[in-house]
Amino acid sequence: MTSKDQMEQINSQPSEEDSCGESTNKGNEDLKKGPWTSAEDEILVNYVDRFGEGNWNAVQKHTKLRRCGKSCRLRWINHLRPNLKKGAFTEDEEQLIIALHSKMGNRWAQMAAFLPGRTDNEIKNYWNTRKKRCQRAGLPLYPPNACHNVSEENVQCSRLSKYSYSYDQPLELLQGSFPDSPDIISDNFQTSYGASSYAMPFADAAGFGSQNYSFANPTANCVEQSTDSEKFLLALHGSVADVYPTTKQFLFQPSGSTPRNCFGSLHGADPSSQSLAPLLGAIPGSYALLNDTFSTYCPTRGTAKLELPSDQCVETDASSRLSCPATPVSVYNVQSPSATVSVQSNFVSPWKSGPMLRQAHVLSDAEKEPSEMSSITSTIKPNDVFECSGLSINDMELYSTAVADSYMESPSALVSLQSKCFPPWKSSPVLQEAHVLSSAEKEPPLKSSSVTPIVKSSDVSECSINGTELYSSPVAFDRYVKSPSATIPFQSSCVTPWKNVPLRSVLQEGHAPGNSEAKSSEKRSVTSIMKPNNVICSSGLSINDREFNSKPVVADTYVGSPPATFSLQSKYLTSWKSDPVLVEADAFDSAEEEPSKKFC
DNA sequence: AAACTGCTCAACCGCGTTGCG
DNA sequence: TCGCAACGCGGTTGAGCAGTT
Repeated sequence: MTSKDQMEQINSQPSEEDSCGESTNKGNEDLKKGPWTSAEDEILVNYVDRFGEGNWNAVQKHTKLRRCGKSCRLRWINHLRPNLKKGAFTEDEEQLIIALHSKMGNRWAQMAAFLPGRTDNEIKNYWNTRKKRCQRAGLPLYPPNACHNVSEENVQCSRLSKYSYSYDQPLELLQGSFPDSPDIISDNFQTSYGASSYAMPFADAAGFGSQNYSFANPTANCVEQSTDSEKFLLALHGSVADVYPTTKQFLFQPSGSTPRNCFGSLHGADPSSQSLAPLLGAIPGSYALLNDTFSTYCPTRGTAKLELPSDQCVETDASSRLSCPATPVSVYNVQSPSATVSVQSNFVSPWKSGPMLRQAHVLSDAEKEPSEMSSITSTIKPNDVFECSGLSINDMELYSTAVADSYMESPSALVSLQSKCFPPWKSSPVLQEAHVLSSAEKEPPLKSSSVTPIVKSSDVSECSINGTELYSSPVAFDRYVKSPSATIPFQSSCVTPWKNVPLRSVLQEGHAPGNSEAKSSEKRSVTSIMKPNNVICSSGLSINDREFNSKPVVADTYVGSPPATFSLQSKYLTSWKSDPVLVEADAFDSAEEEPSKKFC
């Protein structure tokens, strides 16, 4: 019997109860509450091994566990699932939590997406403790001069009324931006951007020293910056290297967001390296949190609704524009240095939550109308950062920043970049020029990879290196590949401290659905050159808007020599196959110095 | 040593959301 | 369109532990 069959069998069984919280108590008198025992844990782990996550209410039916589904889910998520990080928060994590909370409010689950291996419950507990401690000590939760702390009532208010903002906060903060988060992505909101900075001298019990958090928003300044990109980069670098020599780079993508490249903490990166600039400018929906410099991109899309974080004010100027970040650009079909190339840009449209790039690809395969396709025609240089702005779609203007991640034949070729947007209601493309922000940097050679993947709806993968080192949330595929020989350009974006170019990986060795070998779990592996602090995000295909879900993955094992390879294994849950599905990642042959610090 | 206090954290609870028939 | 079930999230609770009196 396949796991799918097993699950169907489970599902076919009549449900006798609701979860414990809403339980009608029909026959649930024997459900246990309270702390879990190791025996119960073992039962639950065995159940998940066999049937996979989900169907929590079925646990009780198929095991001797007398726990409600809700309790099982919580136990698994908070304690039993692999790659959970135990122990106290590190200083970095604490700072990140505070920074995230200042931007997101009490959205613990979203914050957890930025902290691999940490649960929302942990973060929530930490924050509540911190809040209590600060209140008792008379210390502000946030930097005193930020002047934007809001009461819990405001937090609630902002949550209840997405249009209820307070305006008594400094403009700098109003112009601060949200980190991209799943909820924010799904929520349409509107804000205005502006490069801003303010001093945030932390002096609280959490160990903050005096620090400056500057909120630079390249998107808002795209025109200005793009006309003088070097100035922008210099300023960026200066703020990092000159002022804060111990800067750490954080680039995040929440796990629950739509599939775009994710980045985690980058330690050991040379702050003065120009490679940072494209990163800072290139990550859609991400924000760069430097130890002392906190840069954000505010991804917005769709009609204007904004769920404010607890202490965030947003200018609600009707003229403010929606901004839409883009993901790194993939370059295809480079014909000549000056020739036109087809670039696929992961724009996120207001009418689709998934990146246009992938949707376009899929739609193209399906021979559907290119209504949601966004293409950029350009001649570009590797690592160039593009500010693609002004894709006005139905009163919503899309902004984006993109980085080319493929080396073009002539690194010195200068380009003009045009975006073509094909909204559903337009028959002709909208052309938009973009700006090249940085000079060329030659991309290291990539190892070729071959793939023959088969992925299926509801497939879930988890990444790990040597079983433990990587932390990621499941990546779900939502679409069958039509034949075993089909190729799914599953992209595992790895941002190394020495490169701002994502590694690319693809699924390999697929099996057709319905295979009798089907079992509940599979493994696939990614072979790539990795170093500690490499951050990987499995940002695979999104075919139906939002099925992909991944967290940044941090590799904390140094591979002996830079060009070495290692096996990145992902637990891959499918219903038709038991053998590992291999994923081979493109690997860089670069031999940069080893990062000096570990992040995880 | 006992009582008290504060803290941490696991677990529960209620509600909102989503998916599906 | 509606109702239901499952899931997910944020708020709350309380047990257990450590430190202090």
